[in-house]
Amino acid sequence: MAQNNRNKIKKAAVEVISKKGFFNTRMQDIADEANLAVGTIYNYFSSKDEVLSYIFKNEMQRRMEYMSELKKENLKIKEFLNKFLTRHFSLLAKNPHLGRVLVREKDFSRGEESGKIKEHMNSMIDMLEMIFDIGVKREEIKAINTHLMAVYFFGSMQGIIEYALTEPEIELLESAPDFILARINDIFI
Amino acid sequence: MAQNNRNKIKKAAVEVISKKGFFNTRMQDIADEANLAVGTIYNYFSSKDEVLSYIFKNEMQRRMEYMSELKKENLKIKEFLNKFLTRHFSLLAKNPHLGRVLVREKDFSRGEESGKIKEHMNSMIDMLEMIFDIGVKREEIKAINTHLMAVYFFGSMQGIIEYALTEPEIELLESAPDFILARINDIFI
Amino acid sequence: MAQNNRNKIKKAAVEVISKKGFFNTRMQDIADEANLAVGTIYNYFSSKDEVLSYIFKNEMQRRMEYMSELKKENLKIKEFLNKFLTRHFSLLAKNPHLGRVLVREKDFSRGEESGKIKEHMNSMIDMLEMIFDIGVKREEIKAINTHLMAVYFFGSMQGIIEYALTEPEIELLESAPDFILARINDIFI
Amino acid sequence: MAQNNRNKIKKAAVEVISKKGFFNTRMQDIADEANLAVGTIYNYFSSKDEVLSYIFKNEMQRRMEYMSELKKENLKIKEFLNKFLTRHFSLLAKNPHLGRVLVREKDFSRGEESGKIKEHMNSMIDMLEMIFDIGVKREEIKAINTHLMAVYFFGSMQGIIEYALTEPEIELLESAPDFILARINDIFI
DNA sequence: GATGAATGAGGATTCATTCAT
DNA sequence: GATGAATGAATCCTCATTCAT
Repeated sequence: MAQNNRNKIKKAAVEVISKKGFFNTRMQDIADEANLAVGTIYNYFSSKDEVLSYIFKNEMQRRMEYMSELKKENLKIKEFLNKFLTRHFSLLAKNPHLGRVLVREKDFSRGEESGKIKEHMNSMIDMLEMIFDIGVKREEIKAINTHLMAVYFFGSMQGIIEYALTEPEIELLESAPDFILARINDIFI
Repeated sequence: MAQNNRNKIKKAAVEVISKKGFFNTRMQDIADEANLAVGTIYNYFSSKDEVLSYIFKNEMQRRMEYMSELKKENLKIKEFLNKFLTRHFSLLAKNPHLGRVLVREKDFSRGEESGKIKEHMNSMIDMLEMIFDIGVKREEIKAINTHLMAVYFFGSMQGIIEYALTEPEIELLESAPDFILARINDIFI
Repeated sequence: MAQNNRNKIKKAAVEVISKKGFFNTRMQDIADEANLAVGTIYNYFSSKDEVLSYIFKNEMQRRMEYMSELKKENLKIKEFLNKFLTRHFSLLAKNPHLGRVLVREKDFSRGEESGKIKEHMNSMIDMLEMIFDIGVKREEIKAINTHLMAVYFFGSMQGIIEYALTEPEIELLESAPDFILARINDIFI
Repeated sequence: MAQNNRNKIKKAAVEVISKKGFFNTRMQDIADEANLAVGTIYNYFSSKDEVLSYIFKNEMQRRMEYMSELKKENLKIKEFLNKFLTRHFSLLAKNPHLGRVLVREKDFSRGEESGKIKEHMNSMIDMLEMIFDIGVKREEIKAINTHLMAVYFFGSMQGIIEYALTEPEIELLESAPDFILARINDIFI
């Protein structure tokens, strides 16, 4: 129930933050969008910053969970990345508001919550690095710098998403997974 | 002389915005850093937004100019990209404050000036696309989607810069150019 | 039963108001201390102000009743004052929280209830004045300004209590009755 | 000049706080009374609490300075107290707003500034204690508990002021000095 | 051209009170 | 009678911008 309300607020927040940016969004805007009183938001979140932080936490967790599940399937790394990219991009194509928030508002920079967002993002990069490491160990992937590879891979994803959703040129999201995989094809043995 | 003062202010702004983020930076902070009075800034910039916008305009212009010069040298595309990447990353390694601002503050989103920043960034992507197009025409590059390629290329650059400067792991910037080029080696004929 | 709950709430209110001051105490704080829900408080009190008002009303009434009883004993005025002071100070020494509230929160000033508190306090001053008047009539006390005397007497009591409980130097409360009586010894014939 | 503005704000604050109480006074009220913008107050005070704290600091300092001067005159203690009381009460009779604030708002209780106010008040009690100590040493005063005496003396002053200004019965302030001195006449040798 | 005090609109947050369960 | 989630008015404080000196 409480979880329910948190998600209702999260959804409203994504909607308005996507349009106006985090700093230009007032708590009143979020409340209006959620059909709630401002005070009610504070029954579920301790601050405006925490609302944003929760969006990242929640979404990154979903992706981490999906990756964890994929890992259990013991796929080839290439297949793993393909599935992950396809899903990630198609989710964002369906929910561009969310995508815009995830790529543009990670740096709102202030106090604690800002650091948490960075951690959520980095945990995805760490996960990717781990995947590449597995690939190297399994001799599916050449002996590259997997740390830099993860940063590079994540950066190219984010870059395409940002451009696609901001211009917007949403159809880019469809061709993106294949394109990205083709680009890194050289690392596979 | 006026140009001189604009740059003095720009430099101060980069310094403080890098540390606190644009929205958490007050005009007073910039004035303090520049050893000027707040009022003085308004003799050179019409608003806080314009200060940020100018940072992007100025820096993107320098890069565009550098690319224009490179173009005259009639290099192979691969060499062109190599030179550009090397210079861009080494400049940012020397001025990490600037780098942080360029990758993190592009989306402050409000009114006119926000749009201008997007344009400055996109003009770089357009330039890259043009370079890839030339490569295709010259048959140095395969017949790929050059638009997506430019977005991808730019995104991966930004991703590495952001990570490298934010963590920070500045040494990543050194290996980045070679790494990026190796990754896209497949597009060259 | 209802009276029971009112006193439970009163006790909790005294506890928290003593520590944080009336304006910094939230109804939630009182509810927590009383192990009740906020809503429940409103079944017994019409407002936050009324809670405070009740504390004064209740405590002042007790003291008035004690004085009324003492009056029936037909003691010498000096003895009367001695008994009253001893009791008042010893009660507060045992319940410093209450003392702090009684001396510090009388002036929260707003609307009706504020006026009521003033009345409760003044009724004690009036009672004291009446006592002094009786003393004068009985020729136990010189012909002084009994009104000013009552104000003076009450003020010195409050001053010592406030200092003793706030510093705190609770042991002051023990020597206070004798000290006060010694000070006004001159008024007795 | 800055000092000037601080005092302008102080005066306005005394006026409105006297009428509505500190917690019911908004910064806007003070600004209106001072014919200034709210923001301007914050150029001179860091917070609402500091405004109140300054009132106490400033007024207590004046009284301390007056007492220091009196001390140089090397008067008999009785004469000293007489002069001090007369001046203090007459100042408050002329500026009842100030008096009301000084006796009623000392306990607003929050964080740092609250503690400072207590210190300002206690410094006056300490000064009085020192005076009584001198009296004892000079054998003008009997060997009483000078600490308790100072607390008692201060309390009775405050009590009369509060009653006189709150009722109001301002004429009480006129007879108060003589009355108080008569009451403590017994301590003089 | 430089200054920095004054301005006041704007927004996050709090909390007494209500009322459906 | 008890509960506690929902409400939204109220208020402190910030800070971009102006303008008289």
